[in-house]
Amino acid sequence: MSKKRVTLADVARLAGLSTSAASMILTGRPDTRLSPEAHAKVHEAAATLGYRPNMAARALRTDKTRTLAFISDHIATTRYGNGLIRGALAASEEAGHVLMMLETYGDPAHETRAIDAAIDRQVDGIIFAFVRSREVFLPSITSNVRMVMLNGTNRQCPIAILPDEYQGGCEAVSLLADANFTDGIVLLGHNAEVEEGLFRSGTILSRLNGIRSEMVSRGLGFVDELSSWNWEPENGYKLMKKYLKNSRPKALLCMNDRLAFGAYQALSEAGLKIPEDVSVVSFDNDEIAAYLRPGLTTIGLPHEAMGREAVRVLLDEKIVESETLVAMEPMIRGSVGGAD
Amino acid sequence: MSKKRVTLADVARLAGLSTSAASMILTGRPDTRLSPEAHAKVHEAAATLGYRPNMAARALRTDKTRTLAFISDHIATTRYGNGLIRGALAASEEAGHVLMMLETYGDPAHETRAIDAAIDRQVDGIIFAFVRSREVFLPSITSNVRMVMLNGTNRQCPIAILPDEYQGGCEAVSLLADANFTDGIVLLGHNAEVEEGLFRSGTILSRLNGIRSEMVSRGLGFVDELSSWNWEPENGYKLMKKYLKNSRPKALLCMNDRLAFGAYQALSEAGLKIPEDVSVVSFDNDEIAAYLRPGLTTIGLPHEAMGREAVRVLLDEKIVESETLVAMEPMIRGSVGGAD
DNA sequence: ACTATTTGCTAAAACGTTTTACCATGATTA
DNA sequence: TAATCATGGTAAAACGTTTTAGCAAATAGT
Repeated sequence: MSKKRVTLADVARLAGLSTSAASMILTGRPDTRLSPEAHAKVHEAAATLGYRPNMAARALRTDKTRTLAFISDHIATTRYGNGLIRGALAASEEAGHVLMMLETYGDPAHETRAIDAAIDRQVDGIIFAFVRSREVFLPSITSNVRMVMLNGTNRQCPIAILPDEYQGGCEAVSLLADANFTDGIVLLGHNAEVEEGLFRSGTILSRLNGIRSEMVSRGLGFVDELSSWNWEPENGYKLMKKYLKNSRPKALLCMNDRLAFGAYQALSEAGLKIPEDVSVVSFDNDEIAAYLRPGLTTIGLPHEAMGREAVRVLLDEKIVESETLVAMEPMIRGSVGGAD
Repeated sequence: MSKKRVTLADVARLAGLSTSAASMILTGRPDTRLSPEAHAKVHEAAATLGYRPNMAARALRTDKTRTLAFISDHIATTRYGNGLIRGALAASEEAGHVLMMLETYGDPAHETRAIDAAIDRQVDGIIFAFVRSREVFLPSITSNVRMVMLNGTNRQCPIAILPDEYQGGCEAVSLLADANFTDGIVLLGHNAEVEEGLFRSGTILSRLNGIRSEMVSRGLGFVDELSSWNWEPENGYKLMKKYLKNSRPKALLCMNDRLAFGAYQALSEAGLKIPEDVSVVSFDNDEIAAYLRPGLTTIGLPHEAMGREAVRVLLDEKIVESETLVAMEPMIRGSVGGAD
């Protein structure tokens, strides 16, 4: 039953050469002086035997496994940042690498275990990925394995990939401005005065800065700003429900899609049509955004591109320090109409 | 800079013993005759040096990597079946294993590449996971690595984990029956006559069989059955929109949550309240189910449990053939009221 | 015609474990 | 007293590669 693995020695024997020769030929070493015939024989032998190199043995010798670790807090086990995995997976496959998934649940004990597990297995590099970009803790790492932070930053690790939230903020405002909205714009999810002094993560701050600076440079202002600490559908629904009792906004700029999702329901219950009565623009490009009717126009987090970028940077040994900002992608759907 | 890895030989040297002794002690071999002092010395040495075994070397010798491959068609890169990963990840961690993710996009070329990549890396087992359970193709595998099919079946692989769709179908009907619905129940997504002879996957057939047999044994019947090949929100919306022009159902049994999602919107636009006017029950426990207002009562696919079960079975070498049916889990939310 | 150089290849060490076989030494038994 | 056995350990082989150093034959240089 148990097929004996075919080894390099088998190939060499069949080809009538030494294992050294076989090794050099199969790994495609450049400056070797083996004859064309030798090459042919070895390749043929390898093909007929169906030879596959034993990566454990190779790893032992070369310290390279063509395996990367993807250590995330909540990425693999929730739907957030699924695109990160998609991108990372695709890019590693293209690079002939394989991804090892480890989840830490944001828990330090799990983090150390995950890191140990990865390093024990001699991974060529580690991607640390986080649901919400932020400055992040990490257990100190003794090994000098390559690392990149995906959607997060950490001073121990000088390579980071982040979404360009500032640019995203600008884009969102531009969308409304270009649709000729000049007033009646409500910001849903943040109020500058109310939240004075409260800490928002760096990435959210960038998003807000982008929004506010673009508003100013377009000569616009919000008619109202509705504050909410949590950006869940529930909050969007309640805030809008209450707000609609006395006001009729023309456009909603929602801090994320989940708030927008809640707002949709409140608007619908108030008999308001999107986009005829109210336009809505938002952030993240959550999966729900496409399901809503009409489709939600939103400035998408470029998760897939970020995932790809992470492995690209990780594999490029020349890069030793860099902070990459990946552009956010406006997803134009049906929720923004034109102002009168 | 580059810290030299601390090796077993270092530990042995510090402990004043041979590597053989150190190895035996650290791997916790049972029937060795090394003294308690030897044990103590080795453990201490290992601790002070921070020794971590080189798994490549160990794998080379023992052919065990404590690594499993999770090869899926679209699981890792979409939000479907995220629970499968969650369960598999948790279970492998508990078992001291690590998961290697590979995605095939349902494409045979990717499948062979993924399988090769996994086997090259000497994984201890492979989980093949699929978004929709079905009989599934696989490139023939020469290696005699352990395999399990997760949410799918294949004759080459006699171990499979599947959701108990039949039982799920029964549960859904029971939910309505127990709420005293006796008539006005509409089935959304399937019509026995219209779809006569059309092929649905085995798992969907089981779901339908469960539904229909429980209906019969409860003495119930559907007042209407609305056929739709694709079960997307769009379809649910359109079907219900049209149906509501002439009819007023009391309860909706939706074939999945996405249909239900569409139906919600149609009901809302028709001014019907859930659950006061219409009760809704559905299948899958998609993430949207919890977001809807009111929360959607649905018979959940037990993805997490299935994922756990997959690694449990994979790691239990005694099991050589088995088909596990994992019970579906009714998620009671607010969408089912009581019949008058 | 002898010494260098190139050509084409191989032997053997090394990577870090696990495991088998064996070796002292002292205690027990016959 | 000699043979046996238990005790506590070690030496060395093996796993399958990669890589360094080197060897013999052929070619080139003087």
